[in-house]
Amino acid sequence: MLELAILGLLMDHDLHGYDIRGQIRDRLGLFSNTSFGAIYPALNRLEREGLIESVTATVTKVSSVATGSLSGERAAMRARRGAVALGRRGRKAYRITDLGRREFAERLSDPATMDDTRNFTVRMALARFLTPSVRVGLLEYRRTSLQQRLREITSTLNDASLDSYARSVMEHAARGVELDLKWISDLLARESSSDITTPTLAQEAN
Amino acid sequence: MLELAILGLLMDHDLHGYDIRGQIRDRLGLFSNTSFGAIYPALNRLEREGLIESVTATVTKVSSVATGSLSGERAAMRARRGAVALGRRGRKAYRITDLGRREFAERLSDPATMDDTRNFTVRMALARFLTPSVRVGLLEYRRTSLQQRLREITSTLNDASLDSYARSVMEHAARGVELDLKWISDLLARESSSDITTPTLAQEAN
DNA sequence: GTCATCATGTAAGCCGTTACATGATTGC
DNA sequence: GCAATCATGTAACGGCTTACATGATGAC
Repeated sequence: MLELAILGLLMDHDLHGYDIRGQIRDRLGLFSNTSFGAIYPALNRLEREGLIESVTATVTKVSSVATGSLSGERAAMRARRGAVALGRRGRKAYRITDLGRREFAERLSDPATMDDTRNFTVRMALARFLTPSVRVGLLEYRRTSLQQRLREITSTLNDASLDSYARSVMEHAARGVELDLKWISDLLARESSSDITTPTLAQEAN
Repeated sequence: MLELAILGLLMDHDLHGYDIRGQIRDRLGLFSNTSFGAIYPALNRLEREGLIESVTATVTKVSSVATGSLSGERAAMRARRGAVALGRRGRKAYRITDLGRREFAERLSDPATMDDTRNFTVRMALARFLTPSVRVGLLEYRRTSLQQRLREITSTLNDASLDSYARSVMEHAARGVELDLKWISDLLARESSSDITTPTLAQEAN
């Protein structure tokens, strides 16, 4: 999952490890920060497999340039210092390779471990890289498993004797699953409404 | 977390490992079944630590007795066979010890790792074993961390440039957190409304 | 008499975290 | 110049899953 997330983020920009952590949280919808102890080994693995490569020069961090209130001389010094630092121990940016792009496409479409909420969330955040039909397939698969889960929760609420706290937990779980299901419905509705923008047969019918 | 869940379930009844799996899902609100490869080692650990003990005789499974349509003779045979089987390899029920009860109370109140949704859910499902003040403390702590998370998501939605899928994921994440917060509010409201049943000062104020 | 389900257990491996160690850059 | 933040990495450990192995019980 981490590797998939990293590859997905690198599809857009080159990034270094430190930034990846933030983006996993901010763009992929995960609750807690992934630890560096997971990220750096993952990057090294991916590089060894040839799915990503390190590029030492290119990363110009947008946010730090935009300050604006420093002289041209100082900015130039900073740039020089930065370039030197990269050679020693500084930032190491990674870029996805062609092989990596292919591998990413495969892993993203792979329906394995889709029952897991985290996995599904990450895949949806990267769903623009999927073909419409695969996207719909993943959504429908998820919907089915959520519907089953909802049935299980409902029957537990009817059958089991639960104290007020345990009952509240299960009721809240049910509402959570219902919210998820509504989301899936919306996403599926959007998928089929965007089909209409390429109506080859609809016009012939008139 | 697993050990806490097991201890919590054993607070009510003796159970054997196979049943524990089902109850973790049905009574503690967790999405997926915990694997036996985790449960049995956990039971052995807890037994070694003296927090639970195995009782070979007592488990009469309610559901299988309730069938009703078998003669007394047959029921007796089944009971005899059952008792023998327990000695060989059969069911091994566990009972929580006094030490276990004390340990359970401590672990349940321990605020460590409360940011984790699973941990919080399990604790709330077992909240009736907490004192009101500890319960309120846990709820307020959780509320604070959810509020912060919501702020982070909101600012990401305002600042970051996200494609429609990534945006949808973040919006759904926000709705999920809002649902959680509403739940916490409800639970906290219930806590303070049950305070009113012991109003010592309110009457003096009149 | 055989198949599904109940029931217990072990071993290997995966995927992460926590703790530790180091160093560069920026703001004040 | 000093603290906060940015940035990279390793080692140990934790907690779970998967796969495997075994056997009992109940239903038909």
